[in-house]
Amino acid sequence: MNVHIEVRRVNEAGEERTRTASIRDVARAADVSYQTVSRVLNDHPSIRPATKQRVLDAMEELRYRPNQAARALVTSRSSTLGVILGSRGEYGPTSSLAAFEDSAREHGYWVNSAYLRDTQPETIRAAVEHLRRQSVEGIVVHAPQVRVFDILAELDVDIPYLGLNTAERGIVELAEDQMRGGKMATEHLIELGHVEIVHVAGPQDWIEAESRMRGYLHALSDADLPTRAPILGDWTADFGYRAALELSHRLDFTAVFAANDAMAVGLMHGFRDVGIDVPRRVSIVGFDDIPLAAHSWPPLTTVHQQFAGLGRRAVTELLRLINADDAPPLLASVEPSLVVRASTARAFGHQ
Amino acid sequence: MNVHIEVRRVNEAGEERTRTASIRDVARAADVSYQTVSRVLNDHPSIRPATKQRVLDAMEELRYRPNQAARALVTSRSSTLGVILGSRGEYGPTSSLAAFEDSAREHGYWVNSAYLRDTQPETIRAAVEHLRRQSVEGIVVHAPQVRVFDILAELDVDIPYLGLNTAERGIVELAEDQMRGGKMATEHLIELGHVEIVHVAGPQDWIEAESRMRGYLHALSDADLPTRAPILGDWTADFGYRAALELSHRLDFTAVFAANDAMAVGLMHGFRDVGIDVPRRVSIVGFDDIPLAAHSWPPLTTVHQQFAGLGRRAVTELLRLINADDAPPLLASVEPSLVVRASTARAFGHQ
DNA sequence: TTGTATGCGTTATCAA
DNA sequence: TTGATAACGCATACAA
Repeated sequence: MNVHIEVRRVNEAGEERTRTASIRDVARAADVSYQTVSRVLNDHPSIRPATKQRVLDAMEELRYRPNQAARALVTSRSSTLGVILGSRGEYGPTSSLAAFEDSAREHGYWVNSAYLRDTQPETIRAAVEHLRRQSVEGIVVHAPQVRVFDILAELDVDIPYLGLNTAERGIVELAEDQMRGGKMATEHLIELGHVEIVHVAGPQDWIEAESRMRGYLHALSDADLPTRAPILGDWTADFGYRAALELSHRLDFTAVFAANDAMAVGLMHGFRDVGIDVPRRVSIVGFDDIPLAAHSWPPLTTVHQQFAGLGRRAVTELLRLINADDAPPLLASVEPSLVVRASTARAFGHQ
Repeated sequence: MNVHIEVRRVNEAGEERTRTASIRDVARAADVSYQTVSRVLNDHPSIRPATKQRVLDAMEELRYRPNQAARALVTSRSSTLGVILGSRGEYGPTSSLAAFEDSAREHGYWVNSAYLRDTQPETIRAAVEHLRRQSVEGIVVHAPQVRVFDILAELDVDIPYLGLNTAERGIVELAEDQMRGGKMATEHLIELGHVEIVHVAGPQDWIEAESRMRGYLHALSDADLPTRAPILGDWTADFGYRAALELSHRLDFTAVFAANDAMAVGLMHGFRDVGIDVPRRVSIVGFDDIPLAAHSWPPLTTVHQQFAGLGRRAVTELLRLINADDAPPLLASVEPSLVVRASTARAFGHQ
C-alpha cells in the first residue's frame, strides 16, 4: 500500500521514467523480505498460507509483473523457443506455427520467430543469430529447403534444433509421411486406371518436394508403370497455370499429381483455358487440402495434412531434445490421408 | 586466447553447464577491461582502432554473443515489438505479419507474437500479459474484432498499442481504405448495370467487415439503389457455399459482393452446384485478392490489398507512438485497388 | 582513451 | 518458515 504510493512517487519526482513495481516493492508492501516474494512466484512449498496471501494481494495491488529479462539473466533459461520459417503467407506453415505457439505456451514456453527472406547463408546466419540473442533454448526449422540444413550444419549451431519434414536431422517419421502421402495420391490415380501420370513437383531443393516425388516414383514402380521426369515447379498457382498450357501441347498423359494444391488449382485453370476437361480428359490430385481445395472447380482430390498436429508435435520433440530426454519418440500422430473429390471423380476408361 | 581455454575449462571442470562467453571473457582475451568491450559493442566513439580490433578478434574467437536479457535488464529496453493476431492461417494477416517482422528487424527490433484462440477477455488479457512480460515496447493488434479493442481499453494497457484496420484507436486511414475498397467493389457492380446487389459480410464484430459493409451501403445510397440487409458470414469458403444454396431459393438479385475471397469462392461453388451461372446469372466480387483468386472458376474480380504495405506501415506507426513522435503520419501507402476478372465479366443486361 | 564501481530484477545458496 | 547475500551480464556514471 505504502509502496504503491512510493512507486508512483518515483514518477512524480521528476524526469524519472515510469518504473514498474519490482519484487522489492511487493516485499515492502507485504512486509516481508523479497526472497519470500520470490518464493511465492516460484511456488515454493514452504511458505505460510497467510504470508503467501499477503504477498499475492500486494502483487495485485501494485500490478506487479515478473521481469522476464531479469529472470532469464539469472537462470540463463529464457523459456523461449525459436522458429525459423522458410516460406511465408502460406496456409500450411502458418497453421503449423499457430499450433506450435499454442502448444509451446501450454508447456510454459514463449515463441520467437524469424522469417527467411531467402536461403542465402548470410540470411540464415542472421536468423539463427537473432534467435540466439534472444537466448532461445531450441529452434524449430520449418524451412524445408535442403540448402538451409546444409548451411545450418556448417554454422555449427550450439543449441538443439529440429527440422520439420526433414529426413536429415529432425522428425524422420514426418518426412516419411510426406512420401507416403505422395504414394497415396499416385496410387489413387493408378487405381482409377491411369497409366500415364505426370508429376508437377515442388522446387528441387525442398525436402518436402523431394519426399512427395519419391512417393510418386515408388507408386509407379510398384505398379510397374513407366516413370516420367517430373516437372519442377515453385508451389505457386501461377506456375501450375503455365505448366498446364505447356502440357497441353503434347497430351500423352491422363492424370497429373501436383505436389501442392495451389499448383493443382493453377493446373485446372490452365487446362480449362485450353479446353481440356478435368476430370474427363485429365484427372488431377493435389497435396495439402487447403480450405479452398473443396471449393475449387472441380473440387480437388488431395492429400490432407495435419498441419496443426505437426506444429504440436514439433514442440514436444524439441522439448525432448532440449531436455536430452532419451525416451522413445511419440507415436507419429500426423498421418496424411487422401480426400477424394471431383477432380478425379471419373475413373479413366469409364469416360 | 587464454580465455578461450578458460571458458572451456569451466565445462570440463565437472557438472558445470556450458557457459557462453561473456563480456569479461572477451575482455580478458583482448587484454582490456570489460567496459572497453562494452564500448566496442555500443560503437562508442573514443576508442583506439587497434584496441577495437583486438576486442573484435577476441569476440570472433570466443564466438561471443551479447546477452539480450542482461542488456534488457539494465537498459529496461527490450527492442522488441509485440503482435497480437486474431486470426490464424489466413493469407492476409500472415502476409502482413511477415512484412511487419522484416520491417521491425530493419529498424533494429525483434518481434514477439501471440495468437488469440478466441476473443474471451481472459484470453486477451493473457496475450497482453505474455507480451508485457517479454517487455515489449509496443503492441500491434491485428485482431480486428471490435470486442478485442473494448477489452483492451478496459485492460488499461500501459504501453503503446495500435490497431490495424481499426477506426477506433489506430491507423485511421487504413480503416478508411477498407471502406473505400467496399465502395469500389460495389460501384463496379453498379456500373455493370446491377441494381439488386447482395452483400455477404464478415462477422458482425469485425471492424474490417463493418468497414467493407459501410462501403457497400455508401455505394448503393450514392447511386440511389435500394439497400438490403447484408448476410453475416464467418469469412470461410464453407459459409459462402451454404449461403449460395440459401440465396438460390429466392433469386431476387443479380450480383453478390462478398466481404472476402474465400466466401466468394464458396459462393461460386454453391451457385454452380445448383445450376446458377456465374457470371451470366449472378456476378460476384470478392475482397483481398488472395493468390488463388486469379485461378478460381471463374477467375474472381476482387479488391487487391497491400498486406505487406500494411505490415510495414504498422512498424513505423508503432515506433512513432513509442517515441511519442508528434510528426504527421506518413501518407497512406496502402490503397486498395480493384482487379477485374471473369466473375463479373458480363455486364448485367448484356446476357 | 581507458578503467572502477554500482545497479538493473531475479533466483539460488546459504544461514537463522 | 523466513531472511541475508551473492551472483547473472551488461551499461552507465564517474574517475583516472
